[in-house]
Amino acid sequence: MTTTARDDLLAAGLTVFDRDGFEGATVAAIRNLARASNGSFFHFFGSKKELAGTLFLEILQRYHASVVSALDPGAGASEGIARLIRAHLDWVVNNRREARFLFEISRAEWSEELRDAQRGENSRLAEGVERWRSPLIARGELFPMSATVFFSQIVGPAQVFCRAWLSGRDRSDPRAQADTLIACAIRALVTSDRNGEKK
Amino acid sequence: MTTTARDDLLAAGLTVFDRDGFEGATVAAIRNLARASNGSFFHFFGSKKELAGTLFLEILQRYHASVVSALDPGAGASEGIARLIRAHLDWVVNNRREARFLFEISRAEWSEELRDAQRGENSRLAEGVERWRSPLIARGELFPMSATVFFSQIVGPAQVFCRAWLSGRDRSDPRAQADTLIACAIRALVTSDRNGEKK
DNA sequence: ACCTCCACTAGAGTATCACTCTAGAGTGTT
DNA sequence: AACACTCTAGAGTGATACTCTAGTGGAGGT
Repeated sequence: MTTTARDDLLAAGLTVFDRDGFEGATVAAIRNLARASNGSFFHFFGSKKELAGTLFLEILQRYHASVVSALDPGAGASEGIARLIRAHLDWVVNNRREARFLFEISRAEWSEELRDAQRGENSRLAEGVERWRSPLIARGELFPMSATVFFSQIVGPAQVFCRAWLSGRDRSDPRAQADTLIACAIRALVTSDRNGEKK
Repeated sequence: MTTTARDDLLAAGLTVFDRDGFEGATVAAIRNLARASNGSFFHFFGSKKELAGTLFLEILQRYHASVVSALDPGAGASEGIARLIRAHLDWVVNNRREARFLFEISRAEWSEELRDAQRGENSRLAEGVERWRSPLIARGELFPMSATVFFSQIVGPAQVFCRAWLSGRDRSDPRAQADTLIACAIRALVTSDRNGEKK
């Protein structure tokens, strides 16, 4: 459990990226904060980008784990949707720096292998969600649609909404709107036969 | 209508940013593509960031204009929602490079005055949408909610969904899912009394 | 005890690039 | 002609991501 130089560099990277942005962050600043030499930095990470990529994947995993763990397999349609949305909002609020890094950084210019890894992570998450979702579609409680579209309905609005908070433009806690967001998502995704089944 | 050096630089910037990302783009590459000297570049734009910022605002305006113009003031609730979503998807597909620049670039580290300008643009858009929306809330056709949440419901899912396409990860036309996205948004936002009023 | 490896550290050196500076060309105004 | 102003030119500069060479220390074998 002793923190290695590698871990120190990752932690320092998160701090400096959060403070100065990816562009503004210098590897010197990260090195200094982690008390590591230049040689060490480039021994562990081939480039500044690679450190950012590693950090990204690590944070993505934690985020996904947190979302999936919120999903009780026995939960009904409305209940599950509420849990997913709350898990997302909670994670963002409780991990502000990490969320900023995940959602506000430009993924456009990243390496191919990182994209692959990201895709892998995404499908692992999708799999977890599908295990809960597909029986509910079969039972007719949820409207049928592709997993991508389903997930976009859950996360999309919350994400747009969190951006204002993450960027510091809006101070009010995003969770204040949780009920509205959940109500919308339930109407959008749950068949109305059983509407309001759990209030 | 003769293209000035300034316009050439902006156009070249878009091309190079799209090809190499913001980080990877060099001002030399932009200068060369625009056939402008170093002096010209820094005469018009104080920095690479400033060029990107100007480009961002210009594109944001065009995007907003395109969305607002799709909104017929007389349109009913469901009709208006469908138009908004289609306008968004159409614009993204027809302006791929611009959309990539708008939605995939990191806005996190931009100047304060640019953020202000962006906020201004956003509220101009919100105003346009509100003009159409508030009567519909008054008439009880739309659920009441803040403008931010409302817009997050329209744009959020589509945006998450378009990312896969913009990043080249998914080749299928995002508009293929337009009907599903619209159906979800209508269920989420339109009161069910008049559900399906316009098919 | 001694050797051998190898993961890791160290920091001087280099190439690239955003940006600055000074000079001047073109154009319009008085 | 003289001046003012916008724009062009490109050499120069400082910062910085990354490279290179030379270690150091500790674990494992003999």
